[in-house]
Amino acid sequence: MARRPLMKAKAPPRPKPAAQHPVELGWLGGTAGFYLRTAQEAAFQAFARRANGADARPWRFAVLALIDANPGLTQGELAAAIRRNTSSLTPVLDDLCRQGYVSRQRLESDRRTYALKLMPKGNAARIKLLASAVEHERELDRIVGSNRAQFIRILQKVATAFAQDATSK
Amino acid sequence: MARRPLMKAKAPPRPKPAAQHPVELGWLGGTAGFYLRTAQEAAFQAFARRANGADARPWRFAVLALIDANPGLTQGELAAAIRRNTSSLTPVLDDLCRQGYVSRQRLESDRRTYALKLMPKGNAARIKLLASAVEHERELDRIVGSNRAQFIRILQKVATAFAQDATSK
DNA sequence: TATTGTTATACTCTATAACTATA
DNA sequence: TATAGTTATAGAGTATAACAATA
Repeated sequence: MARRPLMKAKAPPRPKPAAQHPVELGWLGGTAGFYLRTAQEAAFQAFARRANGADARPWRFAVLALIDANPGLTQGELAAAIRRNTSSLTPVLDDLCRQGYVSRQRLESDRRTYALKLMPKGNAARIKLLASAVEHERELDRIVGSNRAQFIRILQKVATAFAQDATSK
Repeated sequence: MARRPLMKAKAPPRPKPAAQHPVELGWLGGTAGFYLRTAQEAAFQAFARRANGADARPWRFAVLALIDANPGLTQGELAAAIRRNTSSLTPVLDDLCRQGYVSRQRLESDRRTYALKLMPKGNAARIKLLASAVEHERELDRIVGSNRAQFIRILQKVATAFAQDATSK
Protein backbone atom coordinates (compact mmCIF):
# COMPACT_ATOMS: atom_id res chain seq x y z
CA MET A 1 0.00 0.00 0.00
CA ALA A 2 1.83 3.09 1.20
CA ARG A 3 5.29 4.14 2.23
CA ARG A 4 5.38 4.42 6.00
CA PRO A 5 1.66 4.88 6.80
CA LEU A 6 2.45 6.56 10.17
CA MET A 7 -1.26 6.86 10.98
CA LYS A 8 -4.36 4.79 10.38
CA ALA A 9 -5.61 7.58 8.10
CA LYS A 10 -9.36 6.82 7.98
CA ALA A 11 -10.33 7.57 4.36
CA PRO A 12 -9.08 11.13 3.83
CA PRO A 13 -11.40 12.74 1.24
CA ARG A 14 -8.91 13.57 -1.47
CA PRO A 15 -9.90 16.50 -3.72
CA LYS A 16 -8.82 14.95 -7.05
CA PRO A 17 -8.27 17.63 -9.71
CA ALA A 18 -11.08 17.08 -12.22
CA ALA A 19 -9.84 17.14 -15.80
CA GLN A 20 -10.60 20.56 -17.21
CA HIS A 21 -11.05 19.77 -20.87
CA PRO A 22 -12.26 16.21 -21.22
CA VAL A 23 -10.15 13.65 -23.00
CA GLU A 24 -11.50 12.54 -26.37
CA LEU A 25 -12.23 8.83 -26.19
CA GLY A 26 -12.30 8.34 -29.95
CA TRP A 27 -13.16 4.84 -31.14
CA LEU A 28 -13.07 3.58 -27.54
CA GLY A 29 -16.03 5.79 -26.71
CA GLY A 30 -18.32 3.72 -28.91
CA THR A 31 -17.36 0.33 -27.56
CA ALA A 32 -19.08 -1.88 -25.05
CA GLY A 33 -15.76 -3.25 -23.84
CA PHE A 34 -14.44 0.03 -22.51
CA TYR A 35 -17.61 0.89 -20.64
CA LEU A 36 -18.12 -2.64 -19.43
CA ARG A 37 -14.84 -2.24 -17.61
CA THR A 38 -15.27 1.28 -16.29
CA ALA A 39 -18.87 0.62 -15.25
CA GLN A 40 -17.93 -2.55 -13.41
CA GLU A 41 -15.07 -0.87 -11.59
CA ALA A 42 -17.10 2.16 -10.61
CA ALA A 43 -20.03 0.04 -9.47
CA PHE A 44 -17.89 -2.31 -7.43
CA GLN A 45 -16.06 0.53 -5.73
CA ALA A 46 -19.39 2.16 -4.92
CA PHE A 47 -20.60 -1.09 -3.38
CA ALA A 48 -17.44 -1.47 -1.29
CA ARG A 49 -17.80 2.15 -0.16
CA ARG A 50 -21.41 1.62 0.79
CA ALA A 51 -20.68 -1.57 2.69
CA ASN A 52 -18.09 0.34 4.70
CA GLY A 53 -17.64 -1.47 8.00
CA ALA A 54 -18.83 -4.78 6.66
CA ASP A 55 -16.06 -6.58 4.80
CA ALA A 56 -16.94 -6.44 1.11
CA ARG A 57 -13.74 -7.67 -0.44
CA PRO A 58 -14.27 -8.95 -3.96
CA TRP A 59 -16.03 -12.28 -3.62
CA ARG A 60 -16.90 -12.36 0.06
CA PHE A 61 -20.55 -11.45 -0.24
CA ALA A 62 -20.99 -13.76 -3.23
CA VAL A 63 -19.40 -16.63 -1.30
CA LEU A 64 -21.69 -16.14 1.69
CA ALA A 65 -24.74 -15.80 -0.56
CA LEU A 66 -23.85 -18.89 -2.59
CA ILE A 67 -23.23 -21.07 0.46
CA ASP A 68 -26.55 -19.85 1.85
CA ALA A 69 -28.35 -20.72 -1.39
CA ASN A 70 -26.55 -24.08 -1.72
CA PRO A 71 -25.95 -25.55 1.71
CA GLY A 72 -23.39 -28.32 1.58
CA LEU A 73 -21.80 -27.35 -1.71
CA THR A 74 -18.12 -28.11 -2.13
CA GLN A 75 -15.21 -25.74 -2.59
CA GLY A 76 -14.77 -26.88 -6.15
CA GLU A 77 -18.37 -26.14 -7.03
CA LEU A 78 -18.14 -22.76 -5.33
CA ALA A 79 -14.92 -21.91 -7.17
CA ALA A 80 -16.53 -22.84 -10.49
CA ALA A 81 -19.55 -20.65 -9.75
CA ILE A 82 -17.40 -17.56 -9.34
CA ARG A 83 -14.89 -18.72 -11.97
CA ARG A 84 -11.89 -18.86 -9.71
CA ASN A 85 -9.24 -21.47 -9.10
CA THR A 86 -9.82 -23.49 -5.93
CA SER A 87 -6.41 -22.37 -4.66
CA SER A 88 -7.65 -18.78 -4.69
CA LEU A 89 -10.64 -19.75 -2.61
CA THR A 90 -8.76 -21.62 0.10
CA PRO A 91 -7.53 -18.54 1.99
CA VAL A 92 -10.96 -16.89 1.68
CA LEU A 93 -12.64 -19.91 3.25
CA ASP A 94 -9.86 -20.25 5.85
CA ASP A 95 -10.72 -16.73 6.85
CA LEU A 96 -14.48 -17.24 6.89
CA CYS A 97 -14.07 -20.40 8.97
CA ARG A 98 -11.68 -18.74 11.39
CA GLN A 99 -14.30 -16.06 11.96
CA GLY A 100 -16.96 -18.67 12.59
CA TYR A 101 -18.93 -17.66 9.50
CA VAL A 102 -18.70 -20.93 7.59
CA SER A 103 -18.20 -24.55 8.55
CA ARG A 104 -16.30 -27.18 6.59
CA GLN A 105 -17.53 -30.71 7.21
CA ARG A 106 -15.87 -33.68 5.58
CA LEU A 107 -18.43 -35.50 3.47
CA GLU A 108 -18.82 -39.11 4.62
CA SER A 109 -19.44 -40.34 1.09
CA ASP A 110 -16.22 -38.74 -0.18
CA ARG A 111 -13.85 -37.68 2.53
CA ARG A 112 -11.74 -35.58 0.16
CA THR A 113 -14.45 -32.94 -0.12
CA TYR A 114 -15.89 -30.47 2.32
CA ALA A 115 -19.57 -29.67 2.64
CA LEU A 116 -19.77 -25.91 3.23
CA LYS A 117 -22.46 -24.54 5.51
CA LEU A 118 -23.27 -21.07 6.72
CA MET A 119 -23.04 -20.60 10.49
CA PRO A 120 -25.30 -18.16 12.37
CA LYS A 121 -22.55 -15.52 12.49
CA GLY A 122 -22.00 -15.98 8.77
CA ASN A 123 -25.68 -15.55 8.10
CA ALA A 124 -25.69 -12.36 10.12
CA ALA A 125 -22.75 -11.06 8.08
CA ARG A 126 -24.53 -12.08 4.89
CA ILE A 127 -27.66 -10.22 5.93
CA LYS A 128 -25.67 -7.11 6.75
CA LEU A 129 -23.95 -7.18 3.38
CA LEU A 130 -27.25 -7.99 1.71
CA ALA A 131 -28.66 -4.73 3.03
CA SER A 132 -25.84 -2.83 1.32
CA ALA A 133 -26.25 -4.91 -1.81
CA VAL A 134 -29.99 -4.22 -1.95
CA GLU A 135 -29.35 -0.50 -1.65
CA HIS A 136 -26.68 -0.76 -4.27
CA GLU A 137 -29.01 -2.55 -6.67
CA ARG A 138 -31.64 0.07 -6.00
CA GLU A 139 -29.20 2.77 -7.06
CA LEU A 140 -28.29 0.76 -10.13
CA ASP A 141 -32.01 0.60 -10.88
CA ARG A 142 -32.27 4.36 -10.78
CA ILE A 143 -29.33 4.66 -13.15
CA VAL A 144 -30.37 1.90 -15.52
CA GLY A 145 -34.01 2.97 -15.64
CA SER A 146 -36.85 0.87 -16.94
CA ASN A 147 -34.60 -1.50 -18.88
CA ARG A 148 -33.22 -3.30 -15.87
CA ALA A 149 -34.40 -6.79 -16.75
CA GLN A 150 -33.14 -6.51 -20.28
CA PHE A 151 -29.83 -5.04 -19.11
CA ILE A 152 -29.27 -7.98 -16.77
CA ARG A 153 -30.27 -10.44 -19.48
CA ILE A 154 -27.67 -9.00 -21.83
CA LEU A 155 -24.95 -9.10 -19.17
CA GLN A 156 -25.83 -12.73 -18.48
CA LYS A 157 -25.55 -13.53 -22.16
CA VAL A 158 -22.16 -11.84 -22.38
CA ALA A 159 -20.88 -13.68 -19.31
CA THR A 160 -22.05 -17.09 -20.48
CA ALA A 161 -21.16 -16.66 -24.16
CA PHE A 162 -17.56 -15.74 -23.45
CA ALA A 163 -17.28 -18.25 -20.63
CA GLN A 164 -18.22 -21.03 -23.04
CA ASP A 165 -15.50 -19.75 -25.35
CA ALA A 166 -12.99 -20.20 -22.57
CA THR A 167 -13.74 -23.88 -22.06
CA SER A 168 -14.13 -24.74 -25.74
CA LYS A 169 -10.81 -23.18 -26.66
CA MET B 1 2.55 -17.62 -10.84
CA ALA B 2 3.77 -21.18 -10.51
CA ARG B 3 6.07 -23.27 -8.39
CA ARG B 4 9.16 -24.17 -10.43
CA PRO B 5 7.79 -23.79 -13.99
CA LEU B 6 10.53 -26.09 -15.40
CA MET B 7 9.17 -25.64 -18.93
CA LYS B 8 7.62 -22.83 -20.93
CA ALA B 9 4.38 -24.86 -21.05
CA LYS B 10 2.57 -23.19 -23.97
CA ALA B 11 -1.06 -23.04 -22.82
CA PRO B 12 -1.91 -26.67 -22.08
CA PRO B 13 -5.66 -27.07 -22.80
CA ARG B 14 -6.88 -28.04 -19.36
CA PRO B 15 -10.09 -30.11 -19.35
CA LYS B 16 -11.77 -28.31 -16.42
CA PRO B 17 -14.50 -30.49 -14.87
CA ALA B 18 -17.76 -28.75 -15.71
CA ALA B 19 -20.07 -28.51 -12.71
CA GLN B 20 -22.60 -31.32 -13.02
CA HIS B 21 -25.57 -29.84 -11.23
CA PRO B 22 -25.44 -26.07 -11.52
CA VAL B 23 -25.06 -23.96 -8.44
CA GLU B 24 -28.16 -22.01 -7.45
CA LEU B 25 -27.32 -18.30 -7.58
CA GLY B 26 -30.25 -17.23 -5.43
CA TRP B 27 -30.66 -13.50 -4.93
CA LEU B 28 -27.34 -12.88 -6.71
CA GLY B 29 -28.82 -14.27 -9.92
CA GLY B 30 -31.18 -11.32 -10.20
CA THR B 31 -28.62 -8.59 -9.67
CA ALA B 32 -26.85 -6.39 -12.16
CA GLY B 33 -23.76 -6.23 -9.96
CA PHE B 34 -22.95 -9.93 -10.15
CA TYR B 35 -23.30 -10.12 -13.90
CA LEU B 36 -21.56 -6.81 -14.46
CA ARG B 37 -18.53 -8.42 -12.89
CA THR B 38 -18.71 -11.83 -14.52
CA ALA B 39 -19.52 -10.32 -17.93
CA GLN B 40 -16.63 -7.89 -17.72
CA GLU B 41 -14.18 -10.59 -16.70
CA ALA B 42 -15.29 -13.00 -19.37
CA ALA B 43 -15.27 -10.33 -22.07
CA PHE B 44 -11.84 -9.03 -21.12
CA GLN B 45 -10.33 -12.50 -21.05
CA ALA B 46 -11.85 -13.21 -24.45
CA PHE B 47 -10.30 -10.02 -25.80
CA ALA B 48 -6.88 -10.89 -24.38
CA ARG B 49 -7.18 -14.37 -25.87
CA ARG B 50 -8.11 -12.98 -29.25
CA ALA B 51 -5.28 -10.44 -29.24
CA ASN B 52 -2.87 -13.32 -28.60
CA GLY B 53 0.54 -12.22 -29.78
CA ALA B 54 -0.20 -8.54 -29.47
CA ASP B 55 0.22 -7.36 -25.90
CA ALA B 56 -3.25 -6.70 -24.55
CA ARG B 57 -2.52 -6.21 -20.90
CA PRO B 58 -5.28 -4.32 -19.14
CA TRP B 59 -4.95 -0.72 -20.25
CA ARG B 60 -2.38 -0.94 -23.02
CA PHE B 61 -4.76 -0.71 -25.94
CA ALA B 62 -6.73 2.05 -24.25
CA VAL B 63 -3.55 4.03 -23.61
CA LEU B 64 -2.44 3.77 -27.23
CA ALA B 65 -5.93 4.65 -28.47
CA LEU B 66 -6.23 7.62 -26.12
CA ILE B 67 -2.83 9.06 -27.01
CA ASP B 68 -3.75 8.65 -30.67
CA ALA B 69 -7.04 10.47 -30.15
CA ASN B 70 -5.43 13.16 -27.98
CA PRO B 71 -1.92 13.87 -29.21
CA GLY B 72 0.08 15.77 -26.62
CA LEU B 73 -2.04 14.90 -23.64
CA THR B 74 -0.30 14.63 -20.29
CA GLN B 75 0.14 11.61 -18.05
CA GLY B 76 -2.20 13.10 -15.50
CA GLU B 77 -4.96 13.56 -18.05
CA LEU B 78 -4.43 10.06 -19.34
CA ALA B 79 -4.51 8.60 -15.83
CA ALA B 80 -7.76 10.44 -15.12
CA ALA B 81 -9.34 9.12 -18.31
CA ILE B 82 -8.76 5.51 -17.31
CA ARG B 83 -9.30 6.27 -13.62
CA ARG B 84 -5.89 5.21 -12.44
CA ASN B 85 -3.31 6.83 -10.21
CA THR B 86 -0.47 8.47 -12.14
CA SER B 87 2.02 6.26 -10.28
CA SER B 88 0.34 3.21 -11.83
CA LEU B 89 0.76 4.67 -15.27
CA THR B 90 4.46 5.50 -14.99
CA PRO B 91 5.75 1.94 -15.56
CA VAL B 92 3.27 1.40 -18.40
CA LEU B 93 4.54 4.49 -20.19
CA ASP B 94 8.15 3.64 -19.37
CA ASP B 95 7.53 0.39 -21.17
CA LEU B 96 5.78 1.95 -24.16
CA CYS B 97 8.57 4.51 -24.52
CA ARG B 98 11.28 1.87 -24.21
CA GLN B 99 9.63 0.02 -27.07
CA GLY B 100 9.53 3.17 -29.17
CA TYR B 101 5.73 3.24 -29.17
CA VAL B 102 5.23 6.54 -27.39
CA SER B 103 7.29 9.69 -26.96
CA ARG B 104 7.43 11.91 -23.92
CA GLN B 105 8.31 15.51 -24.73
CA ARG B 106 8.68 18.09 -21.98
CA LEU B 107 6.17 20.86 -22.57
CA GLU B 108 7.92 24.22 -22.99
CA SER B 109 5.07 26.09 -21.31
CA ASP B 110 5.21 23.85 -18.23
CA ARG B 111 8.33 21.78 -17.99
CA ARG B 112 6.90 19.55 -15.26
CA THR B 113 4.56 17.84 -17.72
CA TYR B 114 5.11 15.56 -20.66
CA ALA B 115 3.26 15.79 -23.96
CA LEU B 116 2.58 12.21 -25.02
CA LYS B 117 2.65 11.35 -28.70
CA LEU B 118 2.23 8.12 -30.59
CA MET B 119 5.27 7.04 -32.61
CA PRO B 120 4.94 5.10 -35.88
CA LYS B 121 5.68 1.80 -34.13
CA GLY B 122 3.08 2.64 -31.52
CA ASN B 123 0.54 3.39 -34.17
CA ALA B 124 1.25 0.07 -35.84
CA ALA B 125 0.73 -1.69 -32.50
CA ARG B 126 -2.47 0.28 -31.97
CA ILE B 127 -3.76 -0.76 -35.40
CA LYS B 128 -2.97 -4.38 -34.73
CA LEU B 129 -4.79 -4.30 -31.41
CA LEU B 130 -7.61 -2.34 -33.01
CA ALA B 131 -8.20 -5.23 -35.41
CA SER B 132 -8.68 -7.58 -32.47
CA ALA B 133 -10.83 -5.02 -30.69
CA VAL B 134 -13.06 -4.57 -33.73
CA GLU B 135 -13.55 -8.33 -33.98
CA HIS B 136 -14.23 -8.46 -30.28
CA GLU B 137 -16.85 -5.73 -30.52
CA ARG B 138 -18.42 -7.55 -33.45
CA GLU B 139 -18.78 -10.65 -31.30
CA LEU B 140 -20.22 -8.54 -28.49
CA ASP B 141 -22.71 -7.21 -31.05
CA ARG B 142 -23.84 -10.71 -31.92
CA ILE B 143 -24.31 -11.49 -28.23
CA VAL B 144 -25.99 -8.22 -27.30
CA GLY B 145 -28.27 -8.18 -30.33
CA SER B 146 -30.17 -5.19 -31.55
CA ASN B 147 -29.90 -3.29 -28.27
CA ARG B 148 -26.25 -2.46 -28.61
CA ALA B 149 -26.56 1.33 -28.54
CA GLN B 150 -28.85 1.25 -25.55
CA PHE B 151 -26.64 -1.25 -23.76
CA ILE B 152 -23.60 1.01 -24.19
CA ARG B 153 -25.59 4.04 -23.09
CA ILE B 154 -26.58 2.29 -19.86
CA LEU B 155 -23.01 1.20 -19.15
CA GLN B 156 -21.86 4.79 -19.71
CA LYS B 157 -24.46 6.03 -17.28
CA VAL B 158 -23.40 3.49 -14.65
CA ALA B 159 -19.73 4.40 -15.08
CA THR B 160 -20.29 8.13 -14.84
CA ALA B 161 -22.93 8.04 -12.11
CA PHE B 162 -20.79 6.02 -9.73
CA ALA B 163 -17.64 7.88 -10.71
CA GLN B 164 -19.30 11.14 -9.67
CA ASP B 165 -20.15 9.50 -6.38
CA ALA B 166 -16.48 8.81 -5.84
CA THR B 167 -15.42 12.43 -6.16
CA SER B 168 -18.33 13.92 -4.24
CA LYS B 169 -17.78 11.59 -1.29
C1' DT C 1 3.59 26.49 -1.47
C1' DA C 2 1.44 23.74 -5.10
C1' DT C 3 1.64 20.53 -8.87
C1' DT C 4 3.57 16.87 -12.27
C1' DG C 5 5.57 12.93 -12.55
C1' DT C 6 8.92 9.25 -10.27
C1' DT C 7 10.48 6.14 -6.80
C1' DA C 8 10.14 2.98 -3.04
C1' DT C 9 7.26 0.08 -1.19
C1' DA C 10 3.47 -2.81 0.20
C1' DC C 11 -0.75 -4.95 -0.37
C1' DT C 12 -4.58 -7.64 -2.85
C1' DC C 13 -6.01 -10.92 -5.95
C1' DT C 14 -4.94 -14.53 -8.79
C1' DA C 15 -2.98 -18.77 -10.85
C1' DT C 16 0.40 -22.83 -11.46
C1' DA C 17 2.67 -26.69 -9.78
C1' DA C 18 3.68 -29.75 -6.31
C1' DC C 19 1.88 -31.98 -2.47
C1' DT C 20 -1.40 -34.77 0.84
C1' DA C 21 -5.30 -37.46 1.53
C1' DT C 22 -8.46 -39.83 -0.21
C1' DA C 23 -10.85 -42.52 -4.02
C1' DT D 1 -4.17 -43.29 -11.40
C1' DA D 2 -7.41 -39.59 -10.60
C1' DT D 3 -9.62 -36.03 -7.83
C1' DA D 4 -10.45 -32.41 -3.80
C1' DG D 5 -8.32 -29.34 -1.45
C1' DT D 6 -3.72 -27.18 0.51
C1' DT D 7 0.76 -25.13 0.31
C1' DA D 8 4.48 -22.58 -1.69
C1' DT D 9 5.37 -19.32 -4.67
C1' DA D 10 5.32 -15.93 -8.34
C1' DG D 11 3.62 -12.15 -10.59
C1' DA D 12 0.40 -8.61 -12.30
C1' DG D 13 -1.95 -4.55 -11.05
C1' DT D 14 -2.76 -1.08 -7.95
C1' DA D 15 -2.23 2.74 -4.54
C1' DT D 16 0.10 5.73 -0.85
C1' DA D 17 3.66 8.57 0.62
C1' DA D 18 7.84 10.81 0.01
C1' DC D 19 10.64 12.91 -3.32
C1' DA D 20 12.70 15.98 -7.22
C1' DA D 21 11.91 19.31 -10.53
C1' DT D 22 9.37 23.00 -11.78
C1' DA D 23 5.80 26.50 -11.24
